[in-house]
Amino acid sequence: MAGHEVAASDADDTGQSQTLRAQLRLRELIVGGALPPGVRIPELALVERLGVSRTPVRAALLRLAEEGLLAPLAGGGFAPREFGENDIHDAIELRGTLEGLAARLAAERGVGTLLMAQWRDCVARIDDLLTPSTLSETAFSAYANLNARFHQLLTEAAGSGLVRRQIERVVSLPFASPNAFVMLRATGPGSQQARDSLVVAQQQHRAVIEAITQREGARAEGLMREHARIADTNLRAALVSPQGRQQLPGAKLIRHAGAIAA
Amino acid sequence: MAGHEVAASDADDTGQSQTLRAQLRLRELIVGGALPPGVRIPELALVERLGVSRTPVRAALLRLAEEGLLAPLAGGGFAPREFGENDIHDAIELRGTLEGLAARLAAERGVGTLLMAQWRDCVARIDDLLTPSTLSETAFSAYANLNARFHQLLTEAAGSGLVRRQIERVVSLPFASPNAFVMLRATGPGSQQARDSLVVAQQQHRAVIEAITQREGARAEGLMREHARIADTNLRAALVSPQGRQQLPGAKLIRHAGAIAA
DNA sequence: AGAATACAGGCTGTATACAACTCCGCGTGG
DNA sequence: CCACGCGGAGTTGTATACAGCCTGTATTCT
Repeated sequence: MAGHEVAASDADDTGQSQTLRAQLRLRELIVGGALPPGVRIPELALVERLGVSRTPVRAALLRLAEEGLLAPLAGGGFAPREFGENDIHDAIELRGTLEGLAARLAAERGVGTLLMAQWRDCVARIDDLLTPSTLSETAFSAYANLNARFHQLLTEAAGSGLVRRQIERVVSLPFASPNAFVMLRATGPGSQQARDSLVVAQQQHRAVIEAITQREGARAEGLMREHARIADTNLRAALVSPQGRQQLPGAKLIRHAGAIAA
Repeated sequence: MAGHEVAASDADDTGQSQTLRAQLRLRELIVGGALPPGVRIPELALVERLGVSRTPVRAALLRLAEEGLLAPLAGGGFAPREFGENDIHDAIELRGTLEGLAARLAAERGVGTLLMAQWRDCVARIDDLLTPSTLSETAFSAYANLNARFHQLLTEAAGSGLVRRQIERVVSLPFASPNAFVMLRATGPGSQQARDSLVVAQQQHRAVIEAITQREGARAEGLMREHARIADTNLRAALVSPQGRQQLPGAKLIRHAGAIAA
């Protein structure tokens, strides 16, 4: 270790490796919009920004490039990838398709009883959460956690490492996460509609588990596909207003085509 | 495979970057079985085997790990991933699902006339190829090329960079390629059956294009899914015989569960 | 004799020095 | 006035040196 500890701004050094820290911080910088899309990121800039040397920086760049957040440039190096609204829709459709596959495989091949119990417990907790007629913001946050757990259990239920890795890869995109748009309408006047959408989603959760239990593969697949399209609905609802646009996860990476007059 | 070329320092130097060369050669070593699955690959071993320094070796390892051929180890480092027969089936199902999505998107969104013309031309060439009642081995090889082109055009027809990258990722696995098992039965007694399977595949090619032309998304999707299952059939045909097993692409990475007695 | 501990070897993670390449600006010549 | 060539700065690609960790082994104490 180089003797001098660079006094980093935040002391979240939890003993992780430099590469992992660089990777996480770099991802934050990218989705936060600190690095504008399309322009090359010089490694040295990250060296002084992240306080690590070029080697971990390079590893982080390589990883995020494989992840799809960075695009390789012609003369070498990388730049944050720019996405369009169509990419968001594609990502949601992709996730729905893959989660549909996972649900079908789980139904066709069966799921272990322990995993199934955890799954039902997860859904039961969401039920409890949705009992009150109005939801606090912390309730929405708790829903997001449980929802993430539901989807993670689904990937495990598929019983296929390949499928799991593939899904994880899609979900790593900021706007393809299962609860990417859950928090958008959590507060404000539309919160009742937001609760309703959670109720619908939860109904689909229950139906998927039922379908898998009864080994109805096609039904489970179709349900998960439709389930993903809730995100699409939420997305469209957010896109109508300019401030909704800016609240999207990774908003700075999304090229909005509104200003192009005919 | 051509034995082990130990001293390949600068024989195939085509001016590519050291990293890319290391990546390609390392992939060859892995799928060829020169590096046994499950055991750590010391970087220094690759340094002397590939003739480059640790940095490109490390980059190549990282890339192939993201690609799924290598598994990260607990204490650091990587080892060739070991696959089971279930993984092969999963990979095929995964490819079928993703190509089905691509076909559906192409049907729903429409495909440009130029791309469509190239596509029809590709299928027409396969038609010509399959005209004779018996096929030479070079004919099978030519089919493999055109088949690869067909599938590549499909990913382009989807019109989604995300879907394209996702498919490319799955296909990068040695046994998930669209024509991974085409050459297996090219020669020998089963060649007539092999030709028949190509005829069936070609019929599906035509039907997919027809469905996409008529904007029948669900039909196109179902067809591509079924199309991928041809690979599954060929796989099962190869798995019945031990020498068929060993001819599988990446055979050395596949753990065969035959020897485990009850 | 067995178990715990100290030690050694090798490995990866990290940092940095060196080289080659690319892009941009400027000048010169046609 | 435009095209072509040239130089320099900056950047990535590559190589290597150093530090820490984990593992396996041998030794010593109980």
